[in-house]
Amino acid sequence: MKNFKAHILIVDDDDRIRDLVKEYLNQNNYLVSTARDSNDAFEKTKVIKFDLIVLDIMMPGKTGLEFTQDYKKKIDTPILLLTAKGEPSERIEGLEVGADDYLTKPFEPKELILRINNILNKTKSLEIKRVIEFGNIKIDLKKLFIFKDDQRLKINSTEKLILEKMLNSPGKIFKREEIAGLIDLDKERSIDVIVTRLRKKIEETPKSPKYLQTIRGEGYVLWIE
Amino acid sequence: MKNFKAHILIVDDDDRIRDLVKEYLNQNNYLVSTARDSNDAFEKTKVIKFDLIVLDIMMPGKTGLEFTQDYKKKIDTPILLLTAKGEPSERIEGLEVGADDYLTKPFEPKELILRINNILNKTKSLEIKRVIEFGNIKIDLKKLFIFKDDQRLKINSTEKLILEKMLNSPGKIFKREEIAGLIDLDKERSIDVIVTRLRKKIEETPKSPKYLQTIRGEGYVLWIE
DNA sequence: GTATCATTTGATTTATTTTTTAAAAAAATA
DNA sequence: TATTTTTTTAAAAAATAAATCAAATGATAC
Repeated sequence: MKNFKAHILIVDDDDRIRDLVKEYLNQNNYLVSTARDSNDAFEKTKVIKFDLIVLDIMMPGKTGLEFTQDYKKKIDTPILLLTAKGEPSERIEGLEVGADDYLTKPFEPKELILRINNILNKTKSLEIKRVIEFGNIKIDLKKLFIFKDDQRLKINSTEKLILEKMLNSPGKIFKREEIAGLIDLDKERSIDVIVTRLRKKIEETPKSPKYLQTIRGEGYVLWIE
Repeated sequence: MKNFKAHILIVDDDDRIRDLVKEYLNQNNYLVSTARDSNDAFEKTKVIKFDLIVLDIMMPGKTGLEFTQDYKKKIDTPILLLTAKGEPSERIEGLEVGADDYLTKPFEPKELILRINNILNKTKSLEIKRVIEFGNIKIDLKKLFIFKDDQRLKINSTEKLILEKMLNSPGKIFKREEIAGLIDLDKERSIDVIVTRLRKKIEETPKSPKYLQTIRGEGYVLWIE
């Protein structure tokens, strides 16, 4: 619960703003991905289930409004629009196409955080929905299930701790001791056994894992997407 | 639920604005009461449970911010603040003291309605259906019967409370304490026994439950499909 | 006041999870 | 290719949590 981060997608064509916002959100304990336009954003949302999308209205290609309108028809990830002008008409339009909130540029970073927390709190009934999707796997850390194809597999408490940790830092190599510390296991082979068990649940072919891989002599790493 | 109107309290010291907003909200099928200052508002909230309070920040006496801060400590009726200035600092302050949203004056009436709907949609407690069917089970919480195959089984009051709660959030894991708190049971085996009893009623094979499942170390979850 | 139904409780059984073991497989190294 | 090291995995054993049962107690209705 403690160390799960909400995953936010920032979509803006201005590199400077994107990096600034990313940096700031990182500092505030969010996991951040970025996209430079609607197409890019759309590709990313196919792979990852974000908790929130922050979207600039003015973008080359499909605008933020258009993206919102299309996207919201299919998925209801909350969307926060960034509008350049403070005009009511544009704000209204944003809400009408389905955005959950908007923020007028320029804004203070602090206000962005407040808005984001506000949305996340409301839309997830005070809890972040902890659902991660990659490949044909869906992991729901709240409901403690892994959906693979059409199976629903239970996640037990040890598995949850490990997944939580690894999902929070995809691509990071976790040494055995690190995983062991997490769950108070230090018995040599125990970790291996849990990893095997997890692989059976999240991998299509557990013998040659795609996501939860071994780094020989180092530990394990979880690759999503 | 068709003819239920949300009851909104408008708090503003400007008669003109109060009446305008009231008129507009009336047209949009809201039930509206008004108050001219924080004291007045506070008195009214003692008597009526509003669905939403729309509050001007600038008021003689206690300001909207102060009202919000005090009020939110006790009751969590949603509050929408009206700010005269568009300055980020004031907007931030509003959210920090607990307001659910703010709107910068001047605003278009239409935008107010959107904002209000937005808040109400998010906060309104979903009214649960009184008759739920899933699999070959039908649960009638009004008549207090469970129909399984061609049996008609009684639901007692404890069972009703639990079913009501769980049916309202299918897929959510309820911790034992949560269930216990609901019905003031906290004795060691009591929950288990009730769960066993419920399973006998709603499950085809109570020993390997399909709907009312155990999440070891966590609690219970009800899956309906 | 008795009958009926609901709840509590401890003892016991059952089920699930975790750890250990050990052998096989895979990878690295000589 | 042979040897060593590390990882994988199945299966057994141990630990822990939950389910069940039955008897006792309590509550409510008639």
